[in-house]
Amino acid sequence: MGAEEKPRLVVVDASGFVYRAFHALPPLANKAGLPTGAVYGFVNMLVKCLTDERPGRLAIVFDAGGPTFRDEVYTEYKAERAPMPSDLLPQLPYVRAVVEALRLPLLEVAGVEADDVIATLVARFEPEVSDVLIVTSDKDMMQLVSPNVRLYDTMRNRKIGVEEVRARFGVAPEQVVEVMALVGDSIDNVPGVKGIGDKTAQVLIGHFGTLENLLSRLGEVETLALRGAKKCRETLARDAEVARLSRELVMLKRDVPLETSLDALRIGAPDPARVRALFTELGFQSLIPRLAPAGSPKSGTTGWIEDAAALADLITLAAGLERIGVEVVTSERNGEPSAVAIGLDETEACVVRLGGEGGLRAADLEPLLGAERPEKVGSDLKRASFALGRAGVELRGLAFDASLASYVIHPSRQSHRIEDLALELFGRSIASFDEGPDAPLEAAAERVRTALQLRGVLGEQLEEQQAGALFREIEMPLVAVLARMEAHGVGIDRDKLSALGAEFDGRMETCLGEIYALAGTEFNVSSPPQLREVLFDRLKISSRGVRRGKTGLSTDVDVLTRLAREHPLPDKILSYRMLSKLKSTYVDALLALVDPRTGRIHCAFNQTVAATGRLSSSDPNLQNIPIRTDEGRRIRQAFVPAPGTRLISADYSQIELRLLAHLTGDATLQDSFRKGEDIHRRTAAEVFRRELDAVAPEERRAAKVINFGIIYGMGPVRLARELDISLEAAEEYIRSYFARYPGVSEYVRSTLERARRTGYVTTLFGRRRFIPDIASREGGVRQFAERTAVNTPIQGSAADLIKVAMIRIDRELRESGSRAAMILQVHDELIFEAPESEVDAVVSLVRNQMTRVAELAVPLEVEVGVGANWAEIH
DNA sequence: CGTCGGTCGTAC
DNA sequence: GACGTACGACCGACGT
Repeated sequence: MGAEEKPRLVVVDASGFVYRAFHALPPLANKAGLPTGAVYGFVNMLVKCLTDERPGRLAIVFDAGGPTFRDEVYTEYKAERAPMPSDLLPQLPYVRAVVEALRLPLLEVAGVEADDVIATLVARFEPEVSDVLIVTSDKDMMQLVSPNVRLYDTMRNRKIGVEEVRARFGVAPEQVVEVMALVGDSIDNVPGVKGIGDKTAQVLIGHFGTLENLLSRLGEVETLALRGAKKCRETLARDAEVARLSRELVMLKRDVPLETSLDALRIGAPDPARVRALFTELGFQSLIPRLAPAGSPKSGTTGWIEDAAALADLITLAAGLERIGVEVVTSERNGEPSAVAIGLDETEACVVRLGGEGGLRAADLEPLLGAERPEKVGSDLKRASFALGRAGVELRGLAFDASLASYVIHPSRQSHRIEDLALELFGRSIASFDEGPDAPLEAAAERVRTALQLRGVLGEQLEEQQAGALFREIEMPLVAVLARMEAHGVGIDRDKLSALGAEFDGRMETCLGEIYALAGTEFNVSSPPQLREVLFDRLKISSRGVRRGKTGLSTDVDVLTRLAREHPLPDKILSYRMLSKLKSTYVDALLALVDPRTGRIHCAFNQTVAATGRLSSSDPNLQNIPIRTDEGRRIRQAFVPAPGTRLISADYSQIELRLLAHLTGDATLQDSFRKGEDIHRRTAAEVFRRELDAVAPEERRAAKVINFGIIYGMGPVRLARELDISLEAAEEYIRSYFARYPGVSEYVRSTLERARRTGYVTTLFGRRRFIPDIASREGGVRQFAERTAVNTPIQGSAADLIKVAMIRIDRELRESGSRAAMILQVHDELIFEAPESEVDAVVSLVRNQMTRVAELAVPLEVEVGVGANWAEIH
């Protein structure tokens, strides 16, 4: 065993590099419009350094930000520095993320500039290493150069040693500070001595060696071969203190307290999952193979279980584990389980075949699946719960759903399917569920293994984002609640709905006849291009002021309503449109989705779709059943409770505006809610400067539009259109609103500022949404992002609140042995089906839980309705 | 014959 | 001149 050769140390001035790269490199952006040029330059530099220089130790040093000792001794320090460019700011978190994903040693010290950290590193470790290379382009660093310490300007591909320093400053490296003390530095706003430049300073320090020596022997200055030597001596005498201050500013500190060791600066192996995820987001695909080569598929083993004895062994084994993976295979959509895959660890899984003559049954797995322990891990546990529920087994102990974790970490991702997560994070393809008749079983085994692997990676990311509590205490517990809601479904009066459909059909027929007569031709009324031709070409209705879409003139409801003043046809079109919408989107779709087994509709509540944290509903979507028009409400009449039960609706009153009051801290808004005022009326009183009881109905209506506009980030153009007022008037309304609600105004400002700085916004319970477009240079894209940034905390916090209420209500209903069930959620509203005898108890239970879900700066209010169909309960 | 973008309309 | 979040029907262009 020979003595280990001393390692080479490379130190990177990350903040300085990024700043420089940003200006030196062409602008670059990823798909989402996030500028990435500086990050790209940084990554390339790292790759080049690692491959060319082969450092044994590495330190990537960042500025921690905030004031430093230099600001204390000289308030003007760096005062002239321009603010960070808006395209650079959002890149900084990504630079840091790159370092973390590559597992490279990162250093930063609060209140200390990166330069001083670097100087300290050099001073401390120089004796222990073969040599030091400092990646920087800052000339201040030249004072650190020695025979063993060089600077590396990667952008010019130039290494700077003692000779190069001498060439630049004309003095030895240790005298660089003396020269700079005289010359100053305009970039950092270090004053120096006026009238002394590079040349003079070099001669002076060349002769005197140090600043102090020079100041103590000023008399000798005039003996030197200097032009204007007399003047020079006088300035030096006068500015001696400034020169000393400058020297102090320029001199790097080599004794910063640093909690590190040479050992801690070893280079770790990249985290392939994070590298993939991050580089994919940044659009650096080509770098992935170099930094995180695809691991060979973890060789998994799959056991097959087909008889009771083998199953008993599996259950004994699995029961002793802390956690197992669970995946359920069904032979048809929403069918009963045909197999269950149980993952034992990241590489081993068993598939239990179910059904068949004398075969195993789902119930045989109950001891394992129905117990809280071991914890269950999977990738779509709601689906698993739902499928097992059909077979009479309740899946308990749901602890980690990989898709849900992915959603909490990055809710705007297009897909959270485990196949896509495996590909992105592990570079590994796994079979989808629906590939071939025999594939599913092996695929199920692969999925549980993958889910168990993802638990490690995604669990870490959740903690980093401080989203662990949101995940464990809200999203995971909600899974079972939603599964129960879906299983319970909602009752439908099919006869009523069919009769409604027939009526709509008849009226559409009549309508169509009138339309063809008025148009003088038959055409497809549902085709916007054909309709456009009839209206504007054939009938020559004036198209002046009609909005244009991508393909031509618009024919939407606003346009047709206006056109109805000039011609009888548009009104008929509107009637036809309404009927056709109701018939196809609601009557037909709802009837088609009534489950023949239950006679009810079981929609899906999707927990990983909406980027704000809301749920969504599909197959069918029960969150957009009409309510605003009489005709539409008739659809709701077909949603009915089972015999002997009633429907109960409980909805939060103005929850988003209340959250706006809470989040903004606006005194007026909060005061209004505390007093229980009509919030729109109050807004009208503020904006139009009226007494509360002097507000006209029209003013209240306008205020209502403004209130919603605030939540959605409405611009003056849209407000003007909505209220049919001039652009100037709309602008004035908005100005007036922000003047009367300064808390709201400040909130919008600070939210945008934070979004720009961090790249994301958060909700009440710490849900995070990344807004990369906030840094886009394209005005339209950026403004969209800004509206999103303002809206998401409000909409998302409302989603957080109702989710918590759902979990508590579900628990209390179950614990109390109630036969009532929560069956629907429509963003701010919950619908229950309760036996007649339980109605009063359920109403008060629900109201209590919803009201007390969180202690906000304003009260939460809940409106409750009870009835015999969904139209009656509002 | 599917896919996909565009337009429209429903909800909160 | 686009006000946030969804789902979905229909049309028509396009590729198989």
